[in-house]
Amino acid sequence: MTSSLGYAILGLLARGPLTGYDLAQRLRTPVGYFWTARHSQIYTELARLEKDRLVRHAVVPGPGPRDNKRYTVTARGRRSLRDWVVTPPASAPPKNELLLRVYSVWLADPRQAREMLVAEQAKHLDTLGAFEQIAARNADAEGHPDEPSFGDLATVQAGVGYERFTIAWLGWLLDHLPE
Amino acid sequence: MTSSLGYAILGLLARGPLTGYDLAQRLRTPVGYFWTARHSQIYTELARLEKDRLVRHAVVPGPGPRDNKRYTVTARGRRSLRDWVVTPPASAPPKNELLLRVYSVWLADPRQAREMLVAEQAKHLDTLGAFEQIAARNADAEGHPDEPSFGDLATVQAGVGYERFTIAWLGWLLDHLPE
DNA sequence: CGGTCCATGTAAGATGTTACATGATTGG
DNA sequence: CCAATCATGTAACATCTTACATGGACCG
Repeated sequence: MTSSLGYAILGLLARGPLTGYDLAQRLRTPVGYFWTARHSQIYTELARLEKDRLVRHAVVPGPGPRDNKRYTVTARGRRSLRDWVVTPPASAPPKNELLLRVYSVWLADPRQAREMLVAEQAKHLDTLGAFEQIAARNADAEGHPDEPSFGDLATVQAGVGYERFTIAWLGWLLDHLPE
Repeated sequence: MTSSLGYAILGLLARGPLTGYDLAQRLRTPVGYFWTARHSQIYTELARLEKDRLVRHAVVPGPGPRDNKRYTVTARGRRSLRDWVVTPPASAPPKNELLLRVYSVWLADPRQAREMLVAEQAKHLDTLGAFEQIAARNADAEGHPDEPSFGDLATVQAGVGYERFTIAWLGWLLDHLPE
């Protein structure tokens, strides 16, 4: 019954207790590189997870006007996550706006198309640089597949590979467009 | 105001007239590799596009019980698509269930994790084979960036690259998990 | 004293999925 | 004769985004 977002939250809480606000930040970086959600969705999902007894919270006084809710995974939640991790992922419907544009690039003005694709390549080069730095910082997790940082390293390795392939593909495309 | 799905439909109709049913098929294959939609969404989107005068339909008697609606792009629709193709894509929130699982793979049973990842790699190897065949069939579009088949070739090249990178990354992962 | 960060929530709307509804033709 | 294909549409539901709402602490 738990949604993917629910497992994203459980995956973060399995590494340590967090508030809804903390979760929202991590669902921008670093989990945001492969799964995102807004705070509005996170708070409602936390309520659902708590109803199912997969997480629980303790109220701690915070600096702001309202108390913080510090969430932790329950044993049940950890078991549920552990089981889900090894289930085959449902192939989600791919959505790629860049590919959708390239599918119709044949009828575009080549000069404008090149401009857009060059800008896109620059963005991916930036992201690649950022990912490579993160990968370097996490390199020592390589021999420890039973520690949380291995999850960080493995996913950022995917990011590095993805950016490299995208940059190369955009290079191929630019080589084949006139001007 | 037009949605990405709207441009997916325009991109298909720019290659020739199609019915809603035809569109639904192509939004499974080949456009389905980077953008999908169900027929229920397509019919409502076609109505919206027609209201905005980006497409128009002619009723032709079909083999089934109800008449077919043969849709074509209007000049306005073609212009709209042409402009959209070269606009920078809004970076969509990434959603990758496999990466979400790998982020928590450190707490899974390594044997079960390996099993899932090997199965995943096999799926991607299959897809790669299929993409490579399509790429070979479309190879002659390489020198014709102003023809529709160039869009087919460019997008399938992206598919080939993506599958190769994913297979390599899964190989790296399997090399680092015990057993 | 104005903006950003911390911190949690609700509500309205857009988007997308699943299910319901109909019915003729073709191939095994 | 049964299943799949052709062919179009509506309705209910789930999911996700954007906007609304509140308010203290801290920095410049």
